[in-house]
Amino acid sequence: MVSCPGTSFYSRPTDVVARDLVGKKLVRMLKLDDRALRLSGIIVETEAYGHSDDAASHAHIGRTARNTVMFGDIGRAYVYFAYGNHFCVNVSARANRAGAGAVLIRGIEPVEGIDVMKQFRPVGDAFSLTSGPGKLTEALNITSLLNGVDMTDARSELHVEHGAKPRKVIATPRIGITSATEKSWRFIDPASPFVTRKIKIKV
DNA sequence: CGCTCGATATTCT
DNA sequence: GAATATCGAGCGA
Repeated sequence: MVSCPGTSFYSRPTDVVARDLVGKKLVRMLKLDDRALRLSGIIVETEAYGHSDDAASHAHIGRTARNTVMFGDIGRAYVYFAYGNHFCVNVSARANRAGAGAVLIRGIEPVEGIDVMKQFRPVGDAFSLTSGPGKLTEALNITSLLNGVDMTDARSELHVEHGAKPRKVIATPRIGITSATEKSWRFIDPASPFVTRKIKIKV
C-alpha cells in the first residue's frame, strides 16, 4: 500500500506546501503499447502561487476557465499550456481562509523509467531531461488531459507519494514573473543539479 | 561560457 | 492586440 500526502497536507498555505513538496516523489503511470509504465522522480524545485494576495498568480484576477482547478478541490493537478510550447504542472493547495492557490513543480530528479523519459524527450544532456517545468512535463508525457486528476490517490495516472529522504530546502525569489517579485516563494534542494540555474531578476 | 531573441497557442483586455 | 509561471538556437566573447 503506497501512501500519498492527503488533503490535510495540501490544506495549508501554499508556500508551506511548496516547501514540504521538495523531497516528495512525483509519479506518472501510463499505458504505452499495452504495457503499464511507471515514471517517477524526486521533486527538487517548486514555486507557490496564491490568490488575491499574489499578483503573479493566475488566480489573482479571479476564477476563469483556465484556472478553475486552483479554486476547486485541493490536491488536484492544474496543468496549463504556456508560451505556445510547453505544459506546466501544479498541485492545487490552499489554507482554509484562502480562496485559491497552487504549487508549481519546476524540477525533479528522475528515479523510475528514465529510458522512457528519454523517449518522450530526446536530449543529450542528462540534466536537461527534467530540470525545468516545461522539460519535466515533456519527459513524463504530462498534457492538459491530466488537468484536474486527483494527486492524493496512488491509483491516479499522476500523483504525489512520500519521498524516501527529507531534503535540505532553501527559499529564493520566483522565476519568470514580472510582479510580486519580492516574495521568496521558490523552494529548491540546493544540492540537486536538477534545478533552474539561471535566475533572472527584473526591476 | 553568457546574453538576446524568436517560436508559438491560449488567455485575457 | 498584448501578455505570458518557457525553452533552446544562435551569436559574441
